[in-house]
Amino acid sequence: MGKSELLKGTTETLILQLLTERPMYGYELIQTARERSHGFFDWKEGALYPCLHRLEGDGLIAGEWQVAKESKPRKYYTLTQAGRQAVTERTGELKSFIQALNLLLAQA
Amino acid sequence: MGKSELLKGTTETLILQLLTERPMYGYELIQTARERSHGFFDWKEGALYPCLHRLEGDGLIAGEWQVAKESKPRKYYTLTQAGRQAVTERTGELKSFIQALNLLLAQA
DNA sequence: TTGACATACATCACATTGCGATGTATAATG
DNA sequence: CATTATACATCGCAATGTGATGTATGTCAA
Repeated sequence: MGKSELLKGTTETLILQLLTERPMYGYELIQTARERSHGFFDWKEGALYPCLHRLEGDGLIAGEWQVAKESKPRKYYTLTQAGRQAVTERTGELKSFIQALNLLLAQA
Repeated sequence: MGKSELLKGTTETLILQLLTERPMYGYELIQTARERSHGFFDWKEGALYPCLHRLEGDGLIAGEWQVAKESKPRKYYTLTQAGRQAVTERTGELKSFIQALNLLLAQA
């Protein structure tokens, strides 16, 4: 019943989408998604970090450690070439999904 | 990557939504969802029947066998009182979900 | 100074749910 | 007569989010 089941399958695509704007690190992705969605997407670390590792393993993003003096070490992720291609496909799927949902939610 | 992960969590709500129109049996729900969504929702029996049993176990729908002479026995499902209440809540969640998705998919 | 909290990474057991395979059985169709 | 559609059902498997837990540092107020 919880909405956690609804989130399944959306996290990877939304991460890719966010990374089209600029490189971001994990914690930053969590905060940005939460703010943009007015709190709806509140990714847990147990979901996000494995997700990032998966995307990196699939060659869609690349992580790079950056150590600044004022903050803790952060791992910034950037879209790869394959990643830029994947975003288009995946957001397309998501939009089809939304359209299909709307078709079934529309009162007959 | 497959869209099957996207479907997770939507099936129960969409079944309830369809049953607001009229009582339906399992096979009919599969066909109706497929037609309405232009093929996007193509529920498998291995997902649908357990889902119906779950909803019945939760007291949201009630199944009743109907044996006609021209067709095979069909199990028609009807929304219970609790079910009618649940539809509103769950479709509300789904719509919030869609809104949140659109917020993150909107190009900044 | 000390305790609490936010930041920032990570892993793991567990729960949920959809898929494919398989099974049973009847009706319709070529 | 064989194939396909109808109509129910169950089961092992795969995928993914949650909560708990761990480590470590920075910040801020009491």
